[in-house]
Amino acid sequence: MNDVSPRTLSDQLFQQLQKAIVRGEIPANSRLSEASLASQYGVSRGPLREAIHRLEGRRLVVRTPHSGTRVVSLNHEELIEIYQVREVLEGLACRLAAENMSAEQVEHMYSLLDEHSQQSELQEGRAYFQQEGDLDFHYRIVMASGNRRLIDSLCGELYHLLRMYRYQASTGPKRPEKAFSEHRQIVDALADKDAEMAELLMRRHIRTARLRLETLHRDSSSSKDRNPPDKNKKTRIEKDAVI
Amino acid sequence: MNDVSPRTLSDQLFQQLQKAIVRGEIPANSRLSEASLASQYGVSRGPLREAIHRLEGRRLVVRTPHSGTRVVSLNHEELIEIYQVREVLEGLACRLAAENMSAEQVEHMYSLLDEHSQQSELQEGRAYFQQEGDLDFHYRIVMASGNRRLIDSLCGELYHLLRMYRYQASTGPKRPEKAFSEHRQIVDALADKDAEMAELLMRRHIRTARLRLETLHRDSSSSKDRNPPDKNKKTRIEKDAVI
DNA sequence: CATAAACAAATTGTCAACAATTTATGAGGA
DNA sequence: TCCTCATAAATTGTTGACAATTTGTTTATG
Repeated sequence: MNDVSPRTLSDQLFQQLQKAIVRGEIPANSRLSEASLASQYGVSRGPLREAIHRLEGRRLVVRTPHSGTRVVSLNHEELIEIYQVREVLEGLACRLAAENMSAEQVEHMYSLLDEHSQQSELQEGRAYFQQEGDLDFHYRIVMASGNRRLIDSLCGELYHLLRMYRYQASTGPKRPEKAFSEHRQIVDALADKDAEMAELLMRRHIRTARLRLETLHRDSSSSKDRNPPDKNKKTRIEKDAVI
Repeated sequence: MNDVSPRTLSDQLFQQLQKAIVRGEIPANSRLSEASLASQYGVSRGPLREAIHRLEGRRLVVRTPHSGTRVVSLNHEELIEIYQVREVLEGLACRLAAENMSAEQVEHMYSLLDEHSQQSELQEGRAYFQQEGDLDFHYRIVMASGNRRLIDSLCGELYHLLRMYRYQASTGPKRPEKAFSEHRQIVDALADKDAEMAELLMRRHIRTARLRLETLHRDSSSSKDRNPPDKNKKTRIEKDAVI
């Protein structure tokens, strides 16, 4: 039914590159060489450049004229800005999900919670799978909103950035447990079809993560006064910089 | 200081086309012919196609493989989805603006209100300039938010769509007056630096417009039962369809 | 007359060569 | 040793030609 493979090379390349970037297979801030990518995918530079420009429109890559294009990479301020936007967008998604979700879908969310809690018990303190689970949780709610624009914005643009920086949000004492209970509250609101409450809880859930990021950044940048004025380059958060 | 003209043809074309689309100089749903555009701008098809792909990433145009690309055009459901997103994004923008705006900026908003009220008195009932003023009002608040991602999303993507369909929101008895008083309330909240109130008022302001669109659509589609099943083509809202 | 197949025209997609710019390299001098 | 300038290499930007696909027209056929 659905065309699984687009008819043009440009579209295929866009799809593959987007997937690779969102999944983190192409790391943040890495450079995209047109020549090597073209030979790697067995195409000429024409359609490859078209795909890159489309990615640029999606803000997954940043291009510098005559110099090259790199996978987008965020400094602290940009990360905070994204969290601000994400707070209201996912709040909306959660409200719409509460209105639209079927009983089966809600039941599925509960079983998802159970899975995550088991994983959490098994690998105490180890955050990786739990973070994947966290993304899964948010992902499903966004998809259930039924708003295509919302889905595209969050899943095709913002989430890859969060995946890059996912390490940070769940640091701190007992944060995983708290986040988990917040998830449960949210699903309860979904089950009650309490749209306002669902939006409120999701916003608070994400706002908490943002505030944690902000304090974390303040502490690390005030205590140790590293980062000497590095010419024009802004300080960029390194992947897996914290734990 | 700022590079006013990008160094590559591709970037220049993207900028010009985006401006033309956002301003409505290239009407919605119109087809972009590569050959004619290329000769019009005096460039080859290469960089033009790159610009078009970037516009596609921005969702200002829709491309159909081997067929062509058209300026994006929305049906009712898509318009509603945009209003849902816009409600929360502008709510956020208004909250941030309340936190960040200087006294001078707030004063400027008040003088903007005065201008609009005078125009409103002069051309009673005539909506065009007032709608421009409405866009101007929202535009300034978004810019004052200081969140670049928010600014890009709203000003570079959503607003052009609203401009296309701006006729609709202000129909109805005494709607302009009500909208104007809502604007004043919002500016008052900005002056008080009451961020929560500012967000609340802006969200309600936009939600009102959305609900009006929905009832308007329900009425027009239920009373007259036109639009017979037109094969695969969804019903698209024509520009200036209503008044 | 309507419909369908076959052909022709126009448009988009892809490629490889060439031009322009940036980045790397190295020689020369203070 | 460090800096500057000139040169070479590598990379990106642009173009025109060619291939593939869609669209429009004509013609044959029921």
